Amino acid sequence: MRSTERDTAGQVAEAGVSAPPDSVLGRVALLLSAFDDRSPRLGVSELARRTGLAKSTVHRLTGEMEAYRLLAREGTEYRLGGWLFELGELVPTTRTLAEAAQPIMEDLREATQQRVHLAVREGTDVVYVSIMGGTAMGLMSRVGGRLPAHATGVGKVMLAYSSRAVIQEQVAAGLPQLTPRTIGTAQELELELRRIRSIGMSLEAGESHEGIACVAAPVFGANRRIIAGLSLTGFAGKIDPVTLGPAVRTAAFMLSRTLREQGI
Amino acid sequence: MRSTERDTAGQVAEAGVSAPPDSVLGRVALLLSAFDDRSPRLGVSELARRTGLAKSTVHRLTGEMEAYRLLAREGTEYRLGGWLFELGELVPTTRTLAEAAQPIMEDLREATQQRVHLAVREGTDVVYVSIMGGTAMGLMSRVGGRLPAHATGVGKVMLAYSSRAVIQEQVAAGLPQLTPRTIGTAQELELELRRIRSIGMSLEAGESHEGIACVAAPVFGANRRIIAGLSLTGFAGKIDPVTLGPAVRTAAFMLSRTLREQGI
DNA sequence: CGCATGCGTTCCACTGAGCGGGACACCGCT
DNA sequence: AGCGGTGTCCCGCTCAGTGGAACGCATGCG
Repeated sequence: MRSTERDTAGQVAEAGVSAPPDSVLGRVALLLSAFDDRSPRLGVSELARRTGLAKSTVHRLTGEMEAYRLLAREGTEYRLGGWLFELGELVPTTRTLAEAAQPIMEDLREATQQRVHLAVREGTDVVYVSIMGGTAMGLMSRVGGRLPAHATGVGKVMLAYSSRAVIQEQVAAGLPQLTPRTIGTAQELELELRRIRSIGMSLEAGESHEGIACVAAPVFGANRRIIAGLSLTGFAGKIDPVTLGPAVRTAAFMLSRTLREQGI
Repeated sequence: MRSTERDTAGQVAEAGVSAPPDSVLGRVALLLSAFDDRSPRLGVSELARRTGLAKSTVHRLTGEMEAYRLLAREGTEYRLGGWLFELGELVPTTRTLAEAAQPIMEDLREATQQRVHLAVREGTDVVYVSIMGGTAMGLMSRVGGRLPAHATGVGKVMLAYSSRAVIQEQVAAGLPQLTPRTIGTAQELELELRRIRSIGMSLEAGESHEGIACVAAPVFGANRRIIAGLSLTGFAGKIDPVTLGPAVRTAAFMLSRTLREQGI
């Protein structure tokens, strides 16, 4: 699964200038996005290679970034710095959402013995905000990881309760195929979203990763607008919508109510 | 407690240039550090006021930062952006540490019915990496929050097993008094650390916040070096070291072994 | 109703921050 | 010794970036 997760470099490339980002901020962003799951520690030369920046530029920038704890040195290499973790925890909604969801997710995991996912939408991707249920079932989703919304259970259920503009944006992004079963056309998506609205949850089987299935339900905020998606995920054989569906839906309702009470 | 937590603005100010940070990165850092717990959303003028930058500069920078999802717009205000959360989850050790600790912390909370803290050291502060046990007992520690190491249970226990250089650095930072009971002199600290080493855990009562007590134990990594601190925290009357001490120590040992097995 | 005060936005001329080519010292290999 | 790799440093050219000032638009107050 890891291999199909979008890395942030791709995100940044999408976000704007790609080849030579002619601004300091662009270069800094490029440097930050050079780090990922598989390469958490990088040297100056490697960073220069990945970003296309001059080695001297990288050297100076990394030095300055270290001063602000955006990066940290370990020997002669750099890793992402502690300030990023602290800032990440200050990002509104994600933190409060994860906190409010924690007990509910624990109960849901306990009751179903499946992996529980909480995700929000960021543009055309979903971002996992909290995950419960060990890494026993292999690499897989990661907190902070991204996946195209139309290819995941949580993503589809969030799209189903989103505005038309959001769905059009999703279609415009091209509906990339993660597996042969990924939804590929606007018509298919439209149909699927209608089906989801009619049953109040979304099902997914092998649309994001071969052999993995998922049941997801929508989480609403104070204003009745969709905020997040809650899902149970596991190997295709283990996920039975008939038994698990009501469980996720109940948990999602409970979370929605909690959020409403807290004014989130 | 919130009021005594060091905000990141202070951190940045410490880190280097304070008045006019004559570099783009400095200005960006200044903008990011303008956001905190209490003011998660800020407008251009307010940002200009807090940072001392020209309004036009803030306007342009925030626009660019939005493009990289370092900030996000909500109406006419800005909040910290989703990319920061994603980057924060990529910071090495914190994420892996929190993941490995999750089940152990859950059990510890269940067994003791107290708030469980996992923290690492960053410079002379501790940073909370994971917290379990609702917000029922009022505002308090926050994931991603910082506190001077010498004033907290987790901090003291980490110092007790750190190198002499680290302790000297701590003393050099001035041992700020959070409460009348906070350790204030190098001698006191030296004595306390020796006591901690002799019993394998640290106790704290009202040294960081009035009326709050805490029992903490050290967490070691693969190389037998101190990595984190694990603690139980609650109202002074509720924390009995005799019964809770063995629990935290056991949990900390278990976590250390888990980390060792995973090569962290 | 004007007037005042706040907001976000835009324009633009000056200038020094920041870029990167290139040179350097230092490894560990062969 | 020679080589290919690393991290570090210097320095002259240039344009990205700065901030003062002016703008249009909401508020709210007298």
